[in-house]
Amino acid sequence: MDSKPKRVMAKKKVNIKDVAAKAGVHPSTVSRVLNPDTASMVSRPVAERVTSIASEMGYKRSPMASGLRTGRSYTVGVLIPDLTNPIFPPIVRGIERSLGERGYIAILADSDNNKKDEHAILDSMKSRHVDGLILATAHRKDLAVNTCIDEQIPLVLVNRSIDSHAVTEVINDDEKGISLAIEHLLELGHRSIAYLGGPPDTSTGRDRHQAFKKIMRAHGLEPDPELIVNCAAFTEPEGHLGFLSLLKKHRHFSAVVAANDLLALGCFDALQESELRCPQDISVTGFNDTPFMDRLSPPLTTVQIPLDEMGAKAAQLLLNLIRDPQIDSETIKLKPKLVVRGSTAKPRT
Amino acid sequence: MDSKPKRVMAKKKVNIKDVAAKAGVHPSTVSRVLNPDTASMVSRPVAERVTSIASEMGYKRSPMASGLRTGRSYTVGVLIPDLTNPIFPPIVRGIERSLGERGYIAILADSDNNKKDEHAILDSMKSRHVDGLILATAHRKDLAVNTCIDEQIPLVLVNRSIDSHAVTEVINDDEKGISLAIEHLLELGHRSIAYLGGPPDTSTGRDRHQAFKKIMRAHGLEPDPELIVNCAAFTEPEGHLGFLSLLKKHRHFSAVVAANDLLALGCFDALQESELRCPQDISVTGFNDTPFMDRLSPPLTTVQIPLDEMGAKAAQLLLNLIRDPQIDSETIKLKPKLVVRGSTAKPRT
DNA sequence: TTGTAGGCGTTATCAA
DNA sequence: TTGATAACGCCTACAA
Repeated sequence: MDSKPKRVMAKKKVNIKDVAAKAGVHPSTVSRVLNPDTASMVSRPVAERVTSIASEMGYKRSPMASGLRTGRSYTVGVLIPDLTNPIFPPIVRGIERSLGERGYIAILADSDNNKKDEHAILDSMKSRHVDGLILATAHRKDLAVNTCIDEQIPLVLVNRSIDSHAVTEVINDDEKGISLAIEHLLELGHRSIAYLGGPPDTSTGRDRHQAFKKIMRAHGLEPDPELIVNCAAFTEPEGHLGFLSLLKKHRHFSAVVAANDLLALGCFDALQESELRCPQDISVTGFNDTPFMDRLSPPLTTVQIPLDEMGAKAAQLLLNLIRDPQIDSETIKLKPKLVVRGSTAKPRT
Repeated sequence: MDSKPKRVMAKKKVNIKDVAAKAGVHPSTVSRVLNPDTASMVSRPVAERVTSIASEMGYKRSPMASGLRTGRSYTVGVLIPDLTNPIFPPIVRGIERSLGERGYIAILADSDNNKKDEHAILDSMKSRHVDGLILATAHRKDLAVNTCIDEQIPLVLVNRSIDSHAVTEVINDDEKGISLAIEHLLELGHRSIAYLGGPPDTSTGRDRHQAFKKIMRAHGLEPDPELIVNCAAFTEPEGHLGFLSLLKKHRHFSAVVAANDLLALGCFDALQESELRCPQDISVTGFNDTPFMDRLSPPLTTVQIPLDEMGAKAAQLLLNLIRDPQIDSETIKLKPKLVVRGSTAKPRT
């Protein structure tokens, strides 16, 4: 009469009380046993019995309940500007692997490059009590990032940094990357090298641009402003437009350093349209080495970035930060390398 | 004296009690106002006042607390076999967009094609009280899926189905896709067409294989078992091996239908190695139309699948299922279309 | 070393 | 229509 009929065998969720009852101890004891930080407080035999009974009963701690009590969720928010941009899947993968190893899980969202959505998403994540945040969306001056700093929520930036560097960041060594590209072209004999950059309000846009000028000068070549174009976005159409505007200036350059692979693709489009051949007429280098760049026609010479590692490292730093929020912020720069393929060759004599 | 000094202005989280106090009502009233299902129970003027005060104070309901009470988390688990496989980012994006519109959020995990990890991840998601699950990892007979069914957790499968079709599934119409590829090749004049398939323990592997045989017969061509090879995985190396094994049989086929784009890429590798040209010597078709397939050399003729839509639809069905678990399961098949590019041409005469 | 009691923020249920 | 109360499952001072 007091056993309600269930449709299926409804394995009732076992909670901490059930375990305590079966083990003949108080729920708080069970709690202590199962919590690594407090496990030492309880005697060896009791601890062992509780542990074995708990696993035997299939007990799982309820993160919601414990989170409500402790303010922790063992959950991390990951915000990406656009998951279909091929640099992000490897980063996300690295993040997840690293997080999973320590019992954390990722809430993933895609801001679609939209600042308004971004705030809404961050609010939603915060209201879910994420223990920390990994953002790949940062601009050089970024309100959302500053808000998180004010709120003292553990935070790590990947791929892009902010000007103040007031946060932990895991980024690429862009100066090194650009120098690899330029030096490769110089070795091939190029002297008139154009630069197709990204949006100046992102660190990757700005840093690569600065690096281009700096490295050129270091090699005794004064960069010609007419041979530098910064695109409004890191996309193929923008690269296309940017390259056309370079061409329009009627300059005789023999090579282009593009600030990412998609911009380089845009160059390919524009070259074809202009009946120029790559690499015979103009050499092109990319940046990132996203998937399939080795299969283009011609295969793209590009700067390879350890994306997986970038994600993994970011997750790791975030977990440290969650453990100890007092840790100083640092900017980690990963080393890129050059992958030489078919889109670069000696210039026409 | 009773105001503790805080390092920074610590915007104390405002909770339902604060709102109630300021509005001069009981917390339950606030709860009712803010909950769409119960909002009708409260009088218009009170509701309006509460609403405005709540938003003015920046009140956000705590999903953890409300989840603890209601058993809901407004969170959905999404399990993907490998995020770096280019078909998944668009699917995930579709899922997230659809989820976000209804206040849900996705916990994403990557099983890395590993059944053991998969179980651990699912446990972790369940312990976080996800309200439902979207799985892209299903095999035709899938223990993990069956477990979820037993546990009566709302569940939707994407991209792949299970043999019993006992669950809601959003998949591609593979028979249609394969028929588009075959008919295109037939129109070009091919008669001897090989098939390079995927693992038979996945629905996509099996269905496309069956479809190949069926459609060939429907056109009066008995499929030659020697011209059919099923690969162990949907990967480029497997496609490479598979194609070589087709070649080894010394059959004179003029075209290959590959069961996905990565297998088709493997064909390209093997063709090059064998000094055969595509499409002059052998035409190749792919499946999925993942990014950059239009930029290969030659650009790949392939079957295009609405991946975004697949994800969005799955999320939508899952939310319906969460709302009403009694809804019957259904299998939704999305219509693919053929994208003709440079990897297919008339056979040599 | 273990038990007790109170509360994290909400909402379901019952009473008014 | 609104208010009071208890409970969701867990953790943590504090007491024993």
